[in-house]
Amino acid sequence: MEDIVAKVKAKMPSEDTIYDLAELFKVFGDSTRTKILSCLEISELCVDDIAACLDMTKSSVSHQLRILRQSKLVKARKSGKEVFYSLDDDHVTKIFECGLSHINE
Amino acid sequence: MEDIVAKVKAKMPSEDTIYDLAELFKVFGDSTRTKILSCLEISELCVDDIAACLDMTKSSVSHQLRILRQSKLVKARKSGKEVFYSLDDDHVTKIFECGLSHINE
DNA sequence: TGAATAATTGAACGATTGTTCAACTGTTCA
DNA sequence: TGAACAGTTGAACAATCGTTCAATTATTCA
Repeated sequence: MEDIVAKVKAKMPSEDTIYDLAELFKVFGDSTRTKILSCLEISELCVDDIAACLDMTKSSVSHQLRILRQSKLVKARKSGKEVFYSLDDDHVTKIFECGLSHINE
Repeated sequence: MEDIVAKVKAKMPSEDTIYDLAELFKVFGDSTRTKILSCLEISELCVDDIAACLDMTKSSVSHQLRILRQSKLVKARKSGKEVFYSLDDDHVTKIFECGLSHINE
């Protein structure tokens, strides 16, 4: 008899890798954050403009920007009173495309 | 003055597209489901074996398999008393790779 | 048929999550 | 300096989520 379970367990990625992967996708798994990333794919924007694009409060957007910053998906650039955000990762666009090709089927 | 907000709003993907995208990534955003997908990348497996690979209860795994089925990420094949699951989408591997290339940086 | 096995299901629970609200920090400029 | 503006933060709340448990369905085989 072949022990398929032992074989699969040996081949699986490490617990840590899977955890990190899930944490990353969790960030993409909220439509507010996905909208923010979509905006920033088009242009660098300040917090007020992001909130206007999303029809949401500045506070709510700011909370989500913190999460995106922590995940190193966006970066901030301060200019006077304003903070401009932009994408910090080339993979964002690629990950979006991968997701879209599953949806459009 | 250029109305950057209007410009970005016009270029953004539709509300529906963004919602669907976030819903898909939400499925990947749980490590139990990510583990299940990792197992199935290696081999087709029945529910008991998946549970053994994950050191989790059959019930918990079954609940998550339902979500993966609904998202069309896995498919089920019944054989006697057992139900064998396998990946239902070529994009799973690609999406994993995209995620990993962000993490390994 | 009936015991054993594989899987699914629904309710319940605690834990996590996203938004709101109000307070706060920091910068500009009159 | 001090009013106005941009952004951040923390607490609180409802809503959502994943696991557990017990019950149920469906299949096999003695």
